Amino acid sequence: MLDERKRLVLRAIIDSYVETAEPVGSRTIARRHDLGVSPATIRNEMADLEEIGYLEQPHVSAGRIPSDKGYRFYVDALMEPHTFPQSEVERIEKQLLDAQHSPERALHLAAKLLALLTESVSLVVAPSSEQLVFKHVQLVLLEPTSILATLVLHPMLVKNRLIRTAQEYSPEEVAEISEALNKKLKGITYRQLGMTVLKEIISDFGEIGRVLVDLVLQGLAEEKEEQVYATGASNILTQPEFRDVQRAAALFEALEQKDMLLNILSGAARSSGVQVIIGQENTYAPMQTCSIVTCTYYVGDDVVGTLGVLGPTRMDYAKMVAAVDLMAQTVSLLLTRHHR
Amino acid sequence: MLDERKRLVLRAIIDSYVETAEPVGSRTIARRHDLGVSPATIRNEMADLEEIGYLEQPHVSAGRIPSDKGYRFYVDALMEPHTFPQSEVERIEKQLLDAQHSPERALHLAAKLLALLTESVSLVVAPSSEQLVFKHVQLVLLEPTSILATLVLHPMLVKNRLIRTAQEYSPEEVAEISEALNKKLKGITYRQLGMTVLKEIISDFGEIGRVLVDLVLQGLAEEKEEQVYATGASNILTQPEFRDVQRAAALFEALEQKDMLLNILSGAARSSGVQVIIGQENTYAPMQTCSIVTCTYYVGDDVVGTLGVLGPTRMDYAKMVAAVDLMAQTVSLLLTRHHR
DNA sequence: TTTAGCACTCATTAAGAGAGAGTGCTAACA
DNA sequence: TGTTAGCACTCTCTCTTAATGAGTGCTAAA
Repeated sequence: MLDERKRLVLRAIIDSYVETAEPVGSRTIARRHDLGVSPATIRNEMADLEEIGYLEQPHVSAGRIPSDKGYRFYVDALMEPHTFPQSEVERIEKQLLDAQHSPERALHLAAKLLALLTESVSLVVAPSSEQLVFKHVQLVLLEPTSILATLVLHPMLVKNRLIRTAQEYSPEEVAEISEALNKKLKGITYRQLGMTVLKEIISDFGEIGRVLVDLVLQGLAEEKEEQVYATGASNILTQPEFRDVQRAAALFEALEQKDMLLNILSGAARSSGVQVIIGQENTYAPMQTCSIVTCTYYVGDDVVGTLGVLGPTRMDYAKMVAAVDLMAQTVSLLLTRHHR
Repeated sequence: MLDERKRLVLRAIIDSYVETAEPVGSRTIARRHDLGVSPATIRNEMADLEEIGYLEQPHVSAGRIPSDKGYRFYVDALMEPHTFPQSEVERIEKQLLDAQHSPERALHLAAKLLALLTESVSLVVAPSSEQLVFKHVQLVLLEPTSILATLVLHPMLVKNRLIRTAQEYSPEEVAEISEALNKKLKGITYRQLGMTVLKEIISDFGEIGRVLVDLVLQGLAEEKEEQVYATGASNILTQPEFRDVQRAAALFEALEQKDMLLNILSGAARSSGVQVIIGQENTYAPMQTCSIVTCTYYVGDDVVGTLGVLGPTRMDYAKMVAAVDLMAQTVSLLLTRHHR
């Protein structure tokens, strides 16, 4: 589409703007990247690039800045893959893989490392229990009216809850119910657990059954809140685009809308590999000055979640893509290994 | 100490400054609170209050603003207790008490409600397992080399972890170990679990014992990260004291220093009732433009944690104190009831 | 097709002039 | 003796104006 020189100019402008956050003028380009042409020639190229919609001019006597469309072209066709130094990669893998973290903790740690590595906000969607399979259900009587219920979900969640009952139970009764429940649920996914199965549980297991069903339903509803989280928000405050506190506040508020984040991230999760959502491509207004880079992660061959970073549209896309990819791979490895 | 009129003037200044964030002049006071005296008289009082150190002047031709010392006097001797409308109190209690949340979730929810109620950052220190007592230990063999370990701690935590072993175990072996462990640990606090007990576990229970001890030690180390959290940071960005992003960034960074928060909050937890730390009273520099209001919460008669709010020193102390108190009471009630 | 030259635009900065808020001090008053 | 009116003074804030300079688009020549 674009001839070679236009590509070079566009790349030079984006690289420079990403670094300095200042509109880029023709002289700057000519001086810093020697393309062997004069500023005037570059001006002509810039005018063309603006006409196609890849560049914008904040005002007539300023330099150019990339448009969302410009960034899109950069991401799709222009940027060179970023590689982290081997030592950096090893450091991260070591921190994540060596420690014997529980999966939940490991994800939190991954979010932190990603935020640190990219100096921006990291986003994680943890596996939802909806798509997980019951592996083991266990009820233990602690006291006559106090029961500990433990759910092991495949491939990676353990949940438990203390239940109080009005009725008193004996250890044998509870053990029996526990076993029966196990038979009924084993191998089913959380989502398949339709109303019929729930009703069966209620009718078969009396009070315990009722309480359990309550907990399951309520657990699913609550889960969304915890399922997605953002870390490292303070990083982004140092970016010049947030020198205006209003905008920072708006973004921070948006980051607390978990359901919106979930929508954005699970939308991106439909395709595989690293996804980039640039500025206005995002349908949520408060995010339209930001870009999001995401990637799904796996347990074995199953997609179980998404992680990514969020920053101003003026971000180092190559680095972000590399970081998100690295982290997704590492997390997948970790979870798969954990689950064997 | 202070005569009545000085107290009225100081209170008027603080109330006005808290509301408007603007230095308060003598005319404003005279006009808005009719003390029956002229601005000139108030000016004299203000000069006296400044001399004692309760007020400061940003520059010679501005009004006065309260100093930390002034706020301290206000909190200790001047402010009138704030009461929330009954409907508000009920709404909060309903949300917290009605739902069947797990204790961890309930605390998170309480943090959110507190942040919402006070429109500032809420801080929570969750119970540390260090001070909790082993109530029940349970090992279940899921697969020959995969064991689910569950720890029930009194009064309020349940932890669990999937363990992989190299050696294969039979259900009977595991059940036996589980029971033996139970005997050994029941009634001990996490903290009392000294090296001798740990060594016994390792020698008595072979590989499982080793893995368990590893998990326990590592769990304690990790815990601090999760034990304290801050919610509602975005609220504070709308405050005029953070119009300068630099300061906001510094504070946000501070909020991520979990160990510092833990120090501050557990320092305050030593006294009972609602504690107020004003500005420079805090030894941590990045917090010295902020005040913290905290209160401990209970399970039964045991202090198990602390919660509070953080905002600029220019905060509505009466309201904050009332909110923190309300929330601490409600959380205590909830946890105590949950634990019965 | 490229480039030098030039007129033009517009943000940014600095300096200066008022305006306005608020003070402290003095002297008069109750 | 405490209170108040009057007044000079200080300092921030805002508005205006002018100068600076970065950067452009266009034209014409190479």
